[in-house]
Amino acid sequence: MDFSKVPLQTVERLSRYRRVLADLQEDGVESVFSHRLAELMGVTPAQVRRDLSIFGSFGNVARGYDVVELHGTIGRLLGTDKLQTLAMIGLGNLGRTLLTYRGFQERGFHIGPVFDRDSEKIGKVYAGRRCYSIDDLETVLPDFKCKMAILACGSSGLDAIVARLADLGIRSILNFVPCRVIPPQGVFIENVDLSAKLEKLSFLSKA
Amino acid sequence: MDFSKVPLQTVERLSRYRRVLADLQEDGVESVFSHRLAELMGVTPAQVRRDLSIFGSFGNVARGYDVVELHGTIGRLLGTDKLQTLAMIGLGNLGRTLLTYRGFQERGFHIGPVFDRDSEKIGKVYAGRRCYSIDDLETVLPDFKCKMAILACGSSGLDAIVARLADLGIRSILNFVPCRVIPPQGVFIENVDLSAKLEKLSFLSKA
DNA sequence: GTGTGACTGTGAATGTATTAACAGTAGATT
DNA sequence: AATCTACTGTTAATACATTCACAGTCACAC
Repeated sequence: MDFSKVPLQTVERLSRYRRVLADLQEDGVESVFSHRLAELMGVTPAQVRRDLSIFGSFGNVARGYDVVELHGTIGRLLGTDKLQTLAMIGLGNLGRTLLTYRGFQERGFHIGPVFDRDSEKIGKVYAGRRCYSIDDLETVLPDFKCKMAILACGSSGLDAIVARLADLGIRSILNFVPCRVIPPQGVFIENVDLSAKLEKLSFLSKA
Repeated sequence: MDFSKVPLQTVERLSRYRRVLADLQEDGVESVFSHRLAELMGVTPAQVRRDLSIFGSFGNVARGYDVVELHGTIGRLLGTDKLQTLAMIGLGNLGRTLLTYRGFQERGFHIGPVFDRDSEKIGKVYAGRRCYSIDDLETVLPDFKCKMAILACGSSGLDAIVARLADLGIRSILNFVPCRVIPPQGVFIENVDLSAKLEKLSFLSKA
C-alpha cells in the first residue's frame, strides 16, 4: 500500500466512514451497500466505491461491504485500532478543555504529558496529568513514546518548540495556534483556525 | 462580484491574507509584492496573484499591493469589517471555553446569546452572557440580530435545532458536534471535527 | 527619449478530485 | 440452466485548483 498516492480528501473521509460504520455496527447491521453508505456520509455512491477501492477490494456484489470487517480495516489504516498517546504544549483555556474532551478518548487518543512555561502551572496536576516545564521536554517526553502532539500555546518561539518536538520523534502535530508554522522535514502539521472558519462562513453567507 | 465562482480554497485563504496583512501593517510596511506575500503565506506567488485578481485589480507593477488598502478590501469582502454577533447552542466544556476565546473578539466576532437545555445552567451568567433555555430560542434570538451560530451541544435533536435556527434567519453555522447535519436550504455549515483531524494525522504519519 | 528590469494580471497547461458510465459478476427467479 | 437484477471496481469524462509562462506596464537609469 503506497500511502503517498492516497488523495488527501479521501484520508479526511476515512474517519467519517469509520464513525458511520461504528453506528451501523451498533445498530446490528451486518453489511451495507455503497448507496446507503453514501447517503449516511453525504457523498455520492461513486465516491464511496472509489475511496474504498484505493485500499483494496472489500465489497461483495451481493451483500455490499461487511460492516464489522470494514470498520476494522479502516481503523487499522488510520492507526486508531490501538491507543495513541499525545503530548500537549500549552495549558491555557483551550488546553485544559482539550484535556477533558471526551471525543479524543472515544477515538483512541489519550493526552499524556502536558507542558507549559508558566511556573504557576508547572508541577500542578490538571485532569490527572502533571504539568511539566517546557524546559524539560527532552527529559520527560521520551518516556511517553508519543508520535503526535497538540499545540495550544502562545505563538512566541513556536518554531523552536516544533523543531524540538521533531527531534524527539514527533511525527505529526495538531496546531491550534493561529500562525503559520513551517513543518520540519517529515512532520505533518494540521492547523485548526476557528476564526478563519468563521470568516469563511461570513463570506459565504453574503453570497 | 459573483461570489458563487470564487474557489472555496481561495475563500479559506482570504482570512490568512488578512492576518498576514495586519501583521505587515503593524510593522509599518506600506506595500508588498506577491513574492513576499506568498512567502509569508506559504503558497506560490502565482497563487497570491490569482487569488487577489478574482476580486479585482489591486496591485501596482512598481509598488505591489498597498497593505492598508488590501487589508481593508479583504475585510469588506469577508464581512469582518464590522462586529458580528453569534448565537451559541450548548454550554458544556467546549462552549464555555469558546466564550472566553480571545481569537473571536480579535477578529470581530462576539458571542451574544447562549442557549442550553440544562435547567441547572439556564438563568445563570457565564463570562458575561446569560444562559437562556433552548425552548426560548424563538423569543430571545431575534433581539440579537445574529446571522451566524455555533453548535457546541449534544447530538440529540440537532437537526431540529438547526431547522429552528434557519427559520430565525441564521445563515451559517460553525458545528463542533461530530455528526452529519444536513444544511437547510440557504444555510452553510462548517464542521470542526478534532478527532477526525487527529485520525488524519495518524494516517499520514504512518506513510 | 530609449532601454532595462521587475512586477502584475491572465490565458494556457498541468495536476488533483469527483462524477458518470459500464464491464463483469453473483445471487435470485423462473 | 438460462435470464434477470443490482451490485462492485474501474476506466473514461468532467470539474475544480494550481502553476507556468508571458504580454503589457511602470519606474528608473542612462
